[in-house]
Amino acid sequence: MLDIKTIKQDPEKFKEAMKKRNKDVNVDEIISLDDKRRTLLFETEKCKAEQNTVSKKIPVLKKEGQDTTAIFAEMKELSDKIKENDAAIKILDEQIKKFLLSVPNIPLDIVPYGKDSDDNLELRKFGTPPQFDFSPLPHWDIGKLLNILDPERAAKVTGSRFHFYKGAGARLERAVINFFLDTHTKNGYTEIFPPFMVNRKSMTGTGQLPKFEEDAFKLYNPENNPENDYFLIPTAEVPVTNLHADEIFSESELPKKYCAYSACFRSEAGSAGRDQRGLIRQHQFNKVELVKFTTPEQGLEELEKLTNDAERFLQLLSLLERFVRRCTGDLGFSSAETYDIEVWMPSYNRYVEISSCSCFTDFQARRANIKFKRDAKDKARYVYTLNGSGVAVGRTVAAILENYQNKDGSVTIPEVLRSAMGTDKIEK
RNA sequence: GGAGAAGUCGCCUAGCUGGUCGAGGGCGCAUGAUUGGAAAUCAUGUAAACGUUAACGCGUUUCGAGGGUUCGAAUCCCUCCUUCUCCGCCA
Repeated sequence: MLDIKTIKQDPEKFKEAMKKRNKDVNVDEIISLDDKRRTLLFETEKCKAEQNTVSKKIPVLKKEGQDTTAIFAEMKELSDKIKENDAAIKILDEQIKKFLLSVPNIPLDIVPYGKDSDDNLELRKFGTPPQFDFSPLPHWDIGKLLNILDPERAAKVTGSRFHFYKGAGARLERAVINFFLDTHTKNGYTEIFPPFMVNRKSMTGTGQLPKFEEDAFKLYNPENNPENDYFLIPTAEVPVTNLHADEIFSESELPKKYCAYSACFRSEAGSAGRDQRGLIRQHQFNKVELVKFTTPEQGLEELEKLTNDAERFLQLLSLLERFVRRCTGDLGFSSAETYDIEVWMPSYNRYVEISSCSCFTDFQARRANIKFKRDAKDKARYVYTLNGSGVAVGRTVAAILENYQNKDGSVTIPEVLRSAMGTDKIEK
């Protein structure tokens, strides 16, 4: 959420930023709503001040035995006016809040202008493409051949875009999760195992709601009223960022660094027909997420570090990767700046996103009300929140299967995973 | 799921026969005094948001959340949320 003040201060700059995102926003309307609200609020506060002053005098007057009938009649009128105004202000508040919650974050100046992911800026590459003296198979064929992935039975049991992992496949998924978490905790991230369901407030806090409700899986919560339905988390970012909602850090606690494994659930609304086979686009997938809370000064440097912490895995797994900066048109709703790490997928003959690392500036912090103080006397300021995948597990497994496949149909296990796998090869 | 109790300023707690209560006390924290330094002691201060002001300050709101009664609500009424205790069920 943006501060209405920053919008009002320089509406043209705000309009420009929205244009870069290909968003059309009615700025004049929101400014006029806010002006109305301010006028009414000022007037009502004066009324309340009077009400308070008179109310304080009443017990004194009563003690003196004076007649208060006339005053009560007068105050009744004032009270009615206050109630009326309060109701009007509430409606304006709701309209303004609804508007602000639907406005995306302002991209940082460093973010290049672009329409969509084709305009993302490649910053660097690592590794060399694997050389095959045979025609490599896509990972879903490898999974079938080795009997380690079973989407057909998952379709029977649940539906499309779900998978059973079996045997060495299941073990590989688990080994990758542990490898990621172990590495992050060694690098100073505190491990979190979060709830996989969250409430509406949390989904709003990180920016998934109110605009993208159709992307989430919603659950009826029988113990609550209908207003408080649960949502399956689309990423651990949601519970872990909201872990500190409505809290105030002291500056010495920052940056605060967390890593969390979770299953992630996405409806993939609007991507019918895309990446239908394999592990790339599932309704349920595993991910290890990194989340940081920082001061505004630390934000950008911590994003670099976070990205390095994610990127390291691709190097440890000797996978070919590409590092890009997302353009304005491809930037997520809450993000001010995003790096994507992409891994080479031989079957697709292109790079596939395996991690997305973003700085949200104070956008999420405003929504979730997360602040810090520089010292005991300082006023509370909003933190910056950052997060990034460290990294997507299913896509890592897919990349390993494809990049490490052998002519005989077996898959070599990357060095760093061998002890966890108890083998150096998956064979038929 | 059944029965009961409770949610107050970072923490603990007073207030709950409606009015000088945005709220007393203790702990914690900050500043100062004392000390060679510390502990202890003493003094002063101690939330957030919004508005207003050059600033000191002043105003409004917030006693789990929302609504109601009233001239006026932490205090009365209703709904919801959360926590605790006992019983039942359960990985």
